[in-house]
Amino acid sequence: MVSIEEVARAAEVSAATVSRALSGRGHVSAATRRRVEAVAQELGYVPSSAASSLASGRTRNVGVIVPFLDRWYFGTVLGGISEALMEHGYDITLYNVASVEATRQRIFDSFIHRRRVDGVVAVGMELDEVETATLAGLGIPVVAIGGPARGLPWIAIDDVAVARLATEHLIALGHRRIGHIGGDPLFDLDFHVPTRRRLGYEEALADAGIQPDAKLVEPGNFTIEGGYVAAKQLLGGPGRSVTAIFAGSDEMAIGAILAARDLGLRVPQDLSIIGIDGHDLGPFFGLTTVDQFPAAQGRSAARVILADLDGDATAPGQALPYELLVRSTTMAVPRTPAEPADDRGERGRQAHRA
Amino acid sequence: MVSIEEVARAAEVSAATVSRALSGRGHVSAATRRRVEAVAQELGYVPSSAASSLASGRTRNVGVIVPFLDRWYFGTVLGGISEALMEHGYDITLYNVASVEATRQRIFDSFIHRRRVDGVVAVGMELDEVETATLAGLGIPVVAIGGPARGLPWIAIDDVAVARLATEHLIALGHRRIGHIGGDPLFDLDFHVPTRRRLGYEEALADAGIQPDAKLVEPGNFTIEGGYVAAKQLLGGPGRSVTAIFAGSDEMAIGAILAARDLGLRVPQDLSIIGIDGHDLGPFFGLTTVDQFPAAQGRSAARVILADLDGDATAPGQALPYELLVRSTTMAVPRTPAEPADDRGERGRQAHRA
DNA sequence: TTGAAAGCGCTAACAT
DNA sequence: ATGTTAGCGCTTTCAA
Repeated sequence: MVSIEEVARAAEVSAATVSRALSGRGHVSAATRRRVEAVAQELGYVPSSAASSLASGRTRNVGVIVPFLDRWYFGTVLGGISEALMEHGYDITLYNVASVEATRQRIFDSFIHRRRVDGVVAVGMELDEVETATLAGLGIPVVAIGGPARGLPWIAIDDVAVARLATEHLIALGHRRIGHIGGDPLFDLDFHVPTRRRLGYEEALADAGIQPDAKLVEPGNFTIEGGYVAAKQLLGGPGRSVTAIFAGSDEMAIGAILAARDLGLRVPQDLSIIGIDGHDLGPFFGLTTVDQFPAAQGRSAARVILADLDGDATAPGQALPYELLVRSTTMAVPRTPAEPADDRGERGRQAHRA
Repeated sequence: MVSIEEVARAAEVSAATVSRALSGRGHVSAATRRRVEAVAQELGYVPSSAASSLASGRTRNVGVIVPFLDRWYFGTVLGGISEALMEHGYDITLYNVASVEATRQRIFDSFIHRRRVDGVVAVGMELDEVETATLAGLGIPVVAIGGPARGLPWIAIDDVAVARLATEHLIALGHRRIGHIGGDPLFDLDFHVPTRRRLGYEEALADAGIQPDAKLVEPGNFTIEGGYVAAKQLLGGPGRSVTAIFAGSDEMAIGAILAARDLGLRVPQDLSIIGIDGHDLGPFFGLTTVDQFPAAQGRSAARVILADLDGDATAPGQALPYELLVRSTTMAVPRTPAEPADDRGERGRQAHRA
């Protein structure tokens, strides 16, 4: 292994100068810098990160904690984080908080290994008080995606507003019997996201003078399969028939599309469906959705960490943009003499930045 | 930050003893060990990984390189790696070789940062010679998943055999016009996996005396959407009609199912479909598939690294198990007087371990 | 602008 | 079984 000493010798300068020349910290004459760079390159010198970390206290590494690795949203967010971090020369240390409680415990204990990372981002997790305190007590930049998290800087869309927008789109198309597929109230790994989305749905209904009906709400577990089952319930029960469904995620919305097909219902003629996410598969299914730009969320989180590391104080929280994408799973409810649709002007795009 | 010195002082032993007591290396009396552990716990001592790495040369960190983060297979494999590694106290440093060439370059250069990781696993990537040499030259355990990779230890299923098995299942059910959806020959990010699967398909046909027909093979890009488009081509063209489709991945198979439905074909009555993977969504669609246990692949790779780190030499290559899972997207081709099906005994499970 | 020197916190011989 | 003693390879004052 080529050490800094060897480079110093070959370039006829001190190790300190090599360090300065290569890292960009401190002043080095242009000529010296060039010479050092050339020698380093030639010798194939690469600094030892351990030595560098030990001496400087910086690791150029940020930890990322995720609850799932095999779900589209998390993978996509992780990709965004990775991209932005890598651009700035940072590595990412991945912690998958699988389902195992012991692992989770272990990770948070292991994070006490100060100095292992320069910052941490937690994606879409409901952190308990101890965990929050652990992270906050690390003395390094921390940001939660999918927040707001109590006591931690966060980055998130306004889930209530997003759900409201989705529901209002349906209402504007004349729908009044609108079902909702959300999360399983028992399974609460995330930031109450399902609850907040349901809230937005109910608010939109209330604003339109529609009485929320608990029978029109089904849990879908944020999976395609869950959405399928939930939609069948919503569409099958006597007296529950809906003309539109607002699913809390695109994957559940896709499940609903499949369920409608199996039931012989045409989408959107017989049933309008809207989701939330901006899933890859959205265009394929023609799915109307509210895009939350997951990759951008990841990039933003990375930038918050990076900025904080550069001394730019973090805002305690930051609301992210989202955008209604009207495709072909939603349409105006058929006009009937008894019930004229009063507004169909919602077509097109509607961007929000907060 | 609590240092080893402070613990040593409080426990009235030397720093070396603390190190030995806590790491398990070297001999320490049970009494001393207990005392040191208690003190360390009480003081909240956690070793500095940088200092430890610098002194020992071990990082307790393994690098994982993946080409995608938002695809089910890769996320699942990554989860398996993460799980096994974490169990043994190793962290994972994630490198996402997105599409950007510059990033890819950067990652392989950055890996020259010896000592950053104790080992590396590359998942499902076609590595060029320079990259292979870079990894091999790291002087640390390396394993490629999805191999065989030339010049690198690998872990993989026998893609030819898997494809053969899938195709033979169809043949055993009496199908003779069997279409295949594979990869895009131009897009070759992986280990020629698509090519090897196509090979297995062709071998199986040949063995059954069926003449392979290039018109029955379509690229599907390993996505649902690609599978959909490919299936439509396969099913739509005059004179190309098939009674079964073997898709090179479950996602393409799902796309094919959707395409068949849109075409008004019943699966499996009018069209049998089989995939490869063991995808999460398989049970939902009743998809017959050859499970390749992606999470287990990740775990195996991690174990290879771990074993190598423990001094157990790695086998140059290791073939992984797979299993035919017959569900409900495949059935015997309807008997006709002219063409009797001769074997329908393939139902059930068929496990393979290599 | 550059160099000298003092660590960063730990581990691993080598002694005892 | 435990302590002593050198570093691991780099960064960073402090001087010059």
